[in-house]
Amino acid sequence: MKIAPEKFRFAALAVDVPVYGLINGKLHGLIAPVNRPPHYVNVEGFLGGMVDAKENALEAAQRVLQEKGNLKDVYLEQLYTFSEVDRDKRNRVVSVAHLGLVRPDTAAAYAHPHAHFVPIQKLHDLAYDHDEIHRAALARLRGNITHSTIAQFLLPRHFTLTELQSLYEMILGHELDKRNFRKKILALEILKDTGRMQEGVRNRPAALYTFTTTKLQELPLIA
Amino acid sequence: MKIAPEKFRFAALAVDVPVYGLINGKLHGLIAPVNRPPHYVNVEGFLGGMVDAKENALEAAQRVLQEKGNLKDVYLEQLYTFSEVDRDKRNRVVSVAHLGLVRPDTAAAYAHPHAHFVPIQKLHDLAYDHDEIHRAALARLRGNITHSTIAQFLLPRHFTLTELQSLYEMILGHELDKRNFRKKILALEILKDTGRMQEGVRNRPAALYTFTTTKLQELPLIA
DNA sequence: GCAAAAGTGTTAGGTATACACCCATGC
DNA sequence: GCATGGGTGTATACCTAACACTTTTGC
Repeated sequence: MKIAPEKFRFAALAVDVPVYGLINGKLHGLIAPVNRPPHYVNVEGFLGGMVDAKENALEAAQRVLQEKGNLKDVYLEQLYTFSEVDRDKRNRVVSVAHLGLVRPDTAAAYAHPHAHFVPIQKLHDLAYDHDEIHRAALARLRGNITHSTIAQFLLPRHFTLTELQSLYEMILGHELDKRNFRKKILALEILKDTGRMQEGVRNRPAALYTFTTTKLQELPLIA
Repeated sequence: MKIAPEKFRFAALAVDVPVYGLINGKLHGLIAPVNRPPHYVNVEGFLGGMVDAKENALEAAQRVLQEKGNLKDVYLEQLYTFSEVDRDKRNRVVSVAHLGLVRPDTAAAYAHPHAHFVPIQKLHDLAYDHDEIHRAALARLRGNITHSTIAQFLLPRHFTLTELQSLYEMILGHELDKRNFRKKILALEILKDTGRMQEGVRNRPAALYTFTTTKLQELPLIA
């Protein structure tokens, strides 16, 4: 395979990866300083980078997270391709954005000199078109959480039903009824009781659950 | 804005556009011969082409349909970006696939020397990764038809409830109850009775309906 | 009058919602 | 013993699904 003729290769192909994770029970997004004078200084953005000649977009996203964020085992799915001519004021760069989700242990262990997790409400005025990417990512998350087991990629391996419900509430943006939520989610048989209990809490310890599957699973409809 | 450094511009950026339309009440996809020796000869594929330096992917898709299919006023939405390294055996080409839908009048008027509409069941063994694009497009259509008014882009301006139901059945792949379907779809208030009737049919003429909106509208859930 | 598709309601079962109190633990 | 969050059931309203016959037209 050879490269395409010059006249078709005006654009650089990139990936941008909005990564979200729970920190102290709140949704955060991972951003890092962007420094590309003269257009982008004193500004932050999601992790991103160029796609290599020998990898597809998903592989590029994995590599970028590894290289620029020291992150492994991140759940990734393709989100949307941003191709506005001037989305990067320096050059024509087309970006295949991927949604990334990390579990709290990964997120907490994450200590990069530059990149850091910021509460999603504070993610604005980002570099390039990353505000738009952020909106698209949250919309995707909202759509997925009611139709799949995507929550499993944001929660620790063992979690309480209250933690799960709280995640749903944060993503959906409204409160849910505790009894109804439990009835519905348990009826789906996607969770199993580990038999273990919370420890070291100063109230009645909650039962710890885990997802029965490690893969993303489509669901009829929750919440 | 200048172009990116050479080392990042190894890939060509393309669009591929699976276009679907109703012909004689059946779903068809639009394909044309592909002739790119030595890898792609005697094979067909969806319309596609390169993205220009001064347009975004959606604009490229519109232009490609205009130039290669003489098609205007096609409903388009971004589908998925296909970036496998060897998806095009000649060169590295990354393609932003877009789903296209045309109304029967547009589809019927369409008479290109090469491109032609083929029943969706017969769309296989296409060039490049177009079989995969076809599957992704149908899956998207299936997901959208129950959550939006996307059916409006496949039907004539005036249509009968039976035609609408039949479209739902073809896309969902199973039959629906006539009375229940009518109740639900009318309750959504997305249709209005035009007051006109079918003419020239040799059975009781059906009432003609039209969508109240010309834009895509999200719905709670149909069928 | 016959063939073909249009149009129309009711019932039963299941699902969604609203709602409040007792329980186990740490301090 | 008190503060904190965990855990549980019922009654009602709503929605879904199943189902068959009469009507209008062209020929």
